Amino acid sequence: MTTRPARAETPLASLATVARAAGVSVATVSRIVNGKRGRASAETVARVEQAVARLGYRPNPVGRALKQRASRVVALLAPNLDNPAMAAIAVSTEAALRDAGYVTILCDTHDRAELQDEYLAAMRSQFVAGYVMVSAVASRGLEATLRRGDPMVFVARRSPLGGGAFVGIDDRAAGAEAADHLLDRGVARPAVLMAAQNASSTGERAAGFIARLEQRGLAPQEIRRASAQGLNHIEIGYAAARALVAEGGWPQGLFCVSDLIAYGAYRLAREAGVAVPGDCRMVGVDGNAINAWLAPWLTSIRIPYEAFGGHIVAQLGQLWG
Amino acid sequence: MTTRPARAETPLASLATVARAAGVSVATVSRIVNGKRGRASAETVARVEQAVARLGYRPNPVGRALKQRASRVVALLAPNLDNPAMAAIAVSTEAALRDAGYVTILCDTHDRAELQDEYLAAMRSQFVAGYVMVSAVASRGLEATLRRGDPMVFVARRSPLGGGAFVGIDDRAAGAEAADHLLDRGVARPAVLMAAQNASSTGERAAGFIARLEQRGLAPQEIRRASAQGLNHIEIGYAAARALVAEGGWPQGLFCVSDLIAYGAYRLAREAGVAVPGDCRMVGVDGNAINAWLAPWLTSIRIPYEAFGGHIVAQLGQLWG
DNA sequence: CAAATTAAGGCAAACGTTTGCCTTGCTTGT
DNA sequence: ACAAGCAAGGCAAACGTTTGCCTTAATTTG
Repeated sequence: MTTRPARAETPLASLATVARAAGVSVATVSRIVNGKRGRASAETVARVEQAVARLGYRPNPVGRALKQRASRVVALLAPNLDNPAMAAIAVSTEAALRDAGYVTILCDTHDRAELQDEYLAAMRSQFVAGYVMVSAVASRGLEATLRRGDPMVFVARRSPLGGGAFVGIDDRAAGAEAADHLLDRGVARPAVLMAAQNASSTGERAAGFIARLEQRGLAPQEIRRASAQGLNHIEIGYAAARALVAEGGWPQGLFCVSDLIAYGAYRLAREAGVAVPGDCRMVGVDGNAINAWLAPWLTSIRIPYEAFGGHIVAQLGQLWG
Repeated sequence: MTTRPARAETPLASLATVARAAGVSVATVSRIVNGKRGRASAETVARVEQAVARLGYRPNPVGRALKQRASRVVALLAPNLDNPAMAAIAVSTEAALRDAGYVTILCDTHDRAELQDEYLAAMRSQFVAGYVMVSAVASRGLEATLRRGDPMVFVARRSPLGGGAFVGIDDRAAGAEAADHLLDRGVARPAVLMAAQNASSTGERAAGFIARLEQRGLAPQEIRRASAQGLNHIEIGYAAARALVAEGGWPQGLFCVSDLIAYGAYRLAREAGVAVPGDCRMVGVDGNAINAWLAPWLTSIRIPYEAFGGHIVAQLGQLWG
């Protein structure tokens, strides 16, 4: 083999470049690189493939997208990526999409409907192949995209407008599991901490928790709960814990609908000299990897975020099918 | 399961659509939406703008990219986004780029040169406007991209091949600051924990730390250090701490070149019943937001990641300028 | 009043693909 | 021998933009 290494200052090779080098037309090159069989002689195929290799040709995704009105790009819309759980989802999705031959465009919606809409519109005009909506909020653009039937997978939180594919856990079951955990360890009256404006997923967890508590004999008014509002679940946890404690002191057990909320509650416990889990058991949801290192005091219901990516592309695959 | 709704109700409006609606040519519409002044009468402009509004026309970035061989997309290449520091950089970069009218393509290189190269090639054929390289590794594709002079900003770690714009902190100074902090609090012989294969940034921190220690009177052989290798800084921290302690017991003060390493070291301390900071002071670098909640025992030299995004687009702006 | 300038806007050629249709030979079947 | 079939591959029209150049008419200048 005497092929020289490709020179670095080589401008991008196009179909036309390859066609000229191989002495054929662009149509033929296009068909060959796309594996359209039976349209060219073995000799021509070999000549073209050599030219492709020598020139380092790669099909241009922009030209292709324009022609086909479809690209190998998938939009990933998520609120605040600084949440470790969101980051875990993003990582796993990006990897799975990459393995499937797609690139990921990352959009941070900050949980704001208008930003979500702007991104949806921008992504549509990029001819993205699909949308991965992590904890989507209701919005006009979302409705339009769904109505149009564009491939869309909702993650962690179901579609606020109904319909659509979904990847996530059974949040009610997670809440129930937390209830069992605390009751089984002798906590008579566990409390729950949540965010004020309920995302459906964490709301379901709280509901599942409360339902199981009632099922196991607690009266509704016995179940202590507190919430707070804000952007950040950590601060919500801190504020909600403060509200809870102000009303009835520290509970023996506390269900936090997310790990971040547990972190916030933990800070208050530390400041108050309350031992965790000695004085107050805490159960969170997410199973953040960092817990093993920084939050050994926390029992967390693990969500297999690292496996979400695979399920997401499987769902997208079905929609593309 | 999922019923698929009817497709394609609102086709995207193109220049041609608008032109037809306004009774002018596509050239005129193009010039007007691009604000080319003096090429159309006020009346025509008004008519076109009305049509644009009515049809909800948005210039198609794909057509535009193909024509201009340039897009409003910026590639963000980073190793493992599950590192909170990386996530913080990604968040701030994405926001700043968005404000500047760009969208971000996210690429997780897993610190592997061949993946970095593959992404660089894929991004080039997307006609990206620039590259943001977080902790880039040396690779052939990187060299080619630099030689070509494509706009590229290195973040956190300087270009492994020299040259290029940089956004980051003075890592030597950060290390020196950690040394001062520990010495000033009466730690006679602080130790340092780092990764085995040194990324230049953390390597610089360690070097700055050691230099300051020597400068303030410690002999080189008095300075205890340990390292470990692995993918994850947390596990590196745990392993390195174990190595350090095995050799000479727990130090009174420990500089960890990243917060994650400190988290790892902390776990060992906890397991060994060593109080932090009571028995062993720890200093990290990063200032992860989560420290205030989960790691109050840690003193961390804060890196203003949330401000990196702004600096990155400023640097890109200069390169585009 | 003729010539020159300017304003307003259309034409058409790219950019890199894909693909329906056409052409040109050559091989068959009858 | 002649039509039919097939293999191999080129032509050209899209997809949505941008932009250099052209045309027309109106206005200014000499």
